[in-house]
Amino acid sequence: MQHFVNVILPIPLAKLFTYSISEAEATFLKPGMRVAVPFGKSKIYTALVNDIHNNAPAAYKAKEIHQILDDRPIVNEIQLQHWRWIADYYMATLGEVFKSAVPSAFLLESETLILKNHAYDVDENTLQDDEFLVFEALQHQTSLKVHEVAAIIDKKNALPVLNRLLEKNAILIKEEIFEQYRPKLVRYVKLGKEYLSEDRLALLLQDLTRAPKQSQVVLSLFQLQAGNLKPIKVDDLEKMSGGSKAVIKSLIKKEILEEYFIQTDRVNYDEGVENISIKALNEYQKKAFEDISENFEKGKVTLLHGVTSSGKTEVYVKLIEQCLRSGKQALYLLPEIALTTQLIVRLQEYFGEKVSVYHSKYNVQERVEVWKNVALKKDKAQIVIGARSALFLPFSDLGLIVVDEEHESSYKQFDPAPRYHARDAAIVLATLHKCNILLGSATPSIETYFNVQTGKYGYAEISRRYGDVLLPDMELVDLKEETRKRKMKGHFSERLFNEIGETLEAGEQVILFQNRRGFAPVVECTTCGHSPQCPNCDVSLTYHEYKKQLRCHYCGHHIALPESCPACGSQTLDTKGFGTEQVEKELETLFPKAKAWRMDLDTTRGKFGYEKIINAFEQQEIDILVGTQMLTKGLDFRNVGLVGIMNADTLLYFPDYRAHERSFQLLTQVAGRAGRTKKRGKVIIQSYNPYHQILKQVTTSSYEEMFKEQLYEREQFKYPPNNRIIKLTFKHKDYNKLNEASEWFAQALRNVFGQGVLGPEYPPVARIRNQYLKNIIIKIPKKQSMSKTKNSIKRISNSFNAIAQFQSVRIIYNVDHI
DNA sequence: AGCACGCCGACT
DNA sequence: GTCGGCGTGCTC
Repeated sequence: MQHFVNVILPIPLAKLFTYSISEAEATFLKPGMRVAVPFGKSKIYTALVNDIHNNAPAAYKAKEIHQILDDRPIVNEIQLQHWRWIADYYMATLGEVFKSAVPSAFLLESETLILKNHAYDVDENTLQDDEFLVFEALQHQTSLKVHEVAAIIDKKNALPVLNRLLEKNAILIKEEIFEQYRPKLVRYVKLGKEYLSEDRLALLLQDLTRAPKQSQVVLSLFQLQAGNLKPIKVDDLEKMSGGSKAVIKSLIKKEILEEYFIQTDRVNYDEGVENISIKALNEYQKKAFEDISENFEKGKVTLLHGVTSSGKTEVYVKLIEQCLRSGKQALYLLPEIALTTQLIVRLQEYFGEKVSVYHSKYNVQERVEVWKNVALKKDKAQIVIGARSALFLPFSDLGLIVVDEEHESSYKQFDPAPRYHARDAAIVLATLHKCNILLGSATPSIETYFNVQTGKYGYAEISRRYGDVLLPDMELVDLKEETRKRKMKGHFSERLFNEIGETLEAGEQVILFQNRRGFAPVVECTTCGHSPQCPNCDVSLTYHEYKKQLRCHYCGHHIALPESCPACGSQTLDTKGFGTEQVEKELETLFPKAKAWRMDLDTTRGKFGYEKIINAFEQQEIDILVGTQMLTKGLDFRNVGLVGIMNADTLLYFPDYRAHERSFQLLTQVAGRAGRTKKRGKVIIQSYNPYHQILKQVTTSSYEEMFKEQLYEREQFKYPPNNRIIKLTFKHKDYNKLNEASEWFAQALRNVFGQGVLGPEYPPVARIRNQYLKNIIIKIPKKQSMSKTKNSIKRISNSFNAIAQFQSVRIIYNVDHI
């Protein structure tokens, strides 16, 4: 009988691929194991086994697999089900889910290596110039990669040359797979076998009298060994003895010392952390905890709605503790930006070694380790705290999922498919595991709160701040009025300026919030009004002070700041609008004694960029912190007396049906940074439109009112939660073709869905990286089936692709687009 | 998505 | 004449 596997390849193709396998392989392989398979002319890819069967494909001859990469599945059955749901719901392929779900170190790809053909003597005279260059290079190097060959002969495409060399039998070609994951090895030493007896040792020390350094090293080794039975690290020995690497090396060479390696985990946390016993909950937290437990018993997804700094984390901790006691795993999801060391340390204080962290700033190797620890259900990964991708870890026995800051829109994956919402995908995962799931927020999303109102989700609430600290005192400042009265100092109103002064005087810290989104510092010529544009995208370049550069946020294109206007030549270029940099600069002149610092994408690069700033602020080395959205999440500072919002309008008038909801959330969260200890904090919101409903609702903390109003508006305009939306983005470099294609598609959609189809319309930035963009939005009423709708879209898409001229137009599907 | 194949204009 | 540009079609 013949045997076959269907595998998932990490490419955006909506089907599985079938390979033939031997009988032995068929019994060995299990779904979820990786195999390396040949794909296309020469490449080898990593694929994942989906199923094993005996049905020979009729239309083609299946290739054989190249090799098996695992001895046990790296992905379990629950995960595969979860993947299928994500692929289906978010209109992505299984391959795309595979690719984004596993650490990239699992996805080996082959690389073509070029070797010299030793079995054949080539007459060098028969080689052309470029062929000879490659041949020559192979005399010195055992192998070359294709791109290295391209560099040697200085051509973009090296393949013709390689083909000719291959014909002349001068070279050989080999496909090599590189294992990206290497276990981390630590070097240890012990005394050589020869010297284990007492007398040999005495002799040795005698021998070494003329080598004091070496003798010192050996003596130090004894000292270290005397202390405990643990193996001795080379590093420790070096430090202890004061000997150099060279000394140890020569001892190893003389076989007096013997070196060996032990595999170790990269991800280790400071062992010094004391296990702090879990704090008792106050009466409000306790009530919330009980309500949650009650809902969990009914199997309900539950929302914990707690005002800022009400101590939601303690409730989570209690729930996690309960989950651990039942021996199950717990997953704590956070938006990327809220994953701070502050929080991680806090959890480690409670749960010590049982906490693992998983997010994008961790490198591939570290991620593989967490993955393996979760798969083996190790103690040290019983609790995982991570960003949205932590959903994909190979949990086998999940007891609890916490989705903190549930309302955060960054839970929705945006760029590469699958464009999933981590909160919703987590709910599905919880169903698959039959485990509890808690959503937490101070400002729940309209969707979630709606589900609470309709009884679909359970609800628990904490309406008091921890320690009964009052919510901050919020004040609106009318920028129009201030400007008219000429009371503005740069971007600071008199009120804000005075408050900052007083706060600093009182020895407290200040946080200033400047939302940069859609309001970046643009350079403009005051003579002709021209502002430099990106050549590849339809946006103005933004000015970056620290490098005196103009940059494009979309494609990364950058130029030096021109001296004069590129359009009219006059030297009257000026910066318009303001970002965090400018606020920081103004502070220097307004408050020369205060130390101001900036926290945004530019200053938080690198693994610890973020932590450095937060630590400095915590240690009160910084008086004023100016920042973007990053400031809103998960930070807990003790000494902040004042929060200033530089300009609330940029948030409110964002062209998006969620702008109001988001403004409410963002402003409430930023305001929550003020006054977290005994003293009541102060918040000043500057706006040109202080009578705006949302601003009023923020200052009076009227979540309910905001919810009702927003729900009404969403209903009027057929937006979620009662309706669902799917956004289609069309992408092509040819403007006219894009228009034709998107119009065709929209018409086809309208024939099926009628009024529910909006567009096609250009997005605010209509061209990115030389590709034009156009959007169609489909609104799906509650009574209309989501899966039928998607099937119709797919049918239309198939007809669309059958039209030759449209084939090159890319379509991006975004289900539940935010 | 890659990547090969194939056809056409711009240079050695 | 080749080089490399991009459009087209396929991948078990």
